[in-house]
Amino acid sequence: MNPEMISLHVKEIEGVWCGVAYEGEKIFATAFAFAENGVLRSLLHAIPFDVPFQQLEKASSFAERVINSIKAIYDGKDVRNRFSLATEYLTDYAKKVIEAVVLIPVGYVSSYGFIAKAVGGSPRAVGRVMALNPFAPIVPCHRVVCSNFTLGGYGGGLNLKREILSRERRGYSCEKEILVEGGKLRIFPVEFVLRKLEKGKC
DNA sequence: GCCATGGCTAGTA
DNA sequence: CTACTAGCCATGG
Repeated sequence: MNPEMISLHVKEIEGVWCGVAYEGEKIFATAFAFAENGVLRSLLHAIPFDVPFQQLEKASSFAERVINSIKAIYDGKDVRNRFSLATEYLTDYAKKVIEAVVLIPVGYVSSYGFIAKAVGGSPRAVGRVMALNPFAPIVPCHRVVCSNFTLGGYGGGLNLKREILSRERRGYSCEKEILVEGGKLRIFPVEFVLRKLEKGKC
């Protein structure tokens, strides 16, 4: 069932631009970046072409809650708000990857390759799905990095990826396995990534 | 240890 | 079908 009209809400909170495309209580896309343009571009890219959209002066309370959650995620908080996401526009493979990625908890990361091992496909295919993820950072693609614990890519810019990950530090030290649909996914303390970044700086 | 290169890979537009 | 990738691994300097 296609939406009648998608509304956009974009707002800056403490230097971070957060945005949501929604209808009623359903999210069609979320985005965030250090610039307003980037947010709008991501949102517009994600919504279906044949649906009209509008940018309202006054956002719904639902949109406000989503925006606040995005900012909370940026701040490294463990946000468990379960919003309804319009995943019906994704391919079956993208759905599988995204279902696995949402299970990576705060304080941990996994890699493109390990996700491919868990759900099938190849590391590059997982990277492709992450690049097209319409629901950043609610679907925490920032927790997916390269197998050697370098950052990999990020649509909102690598600075943004670095910033969130540094806020998600929880002091864990051991890798773990979590169960996802299709298999077991190896996850690693975000410290592995942060340590490598600091070494490069000195 | 780091960086560059090439082969391999599978999903997307 | 083709031409892309937010990758990975082995190798060599």
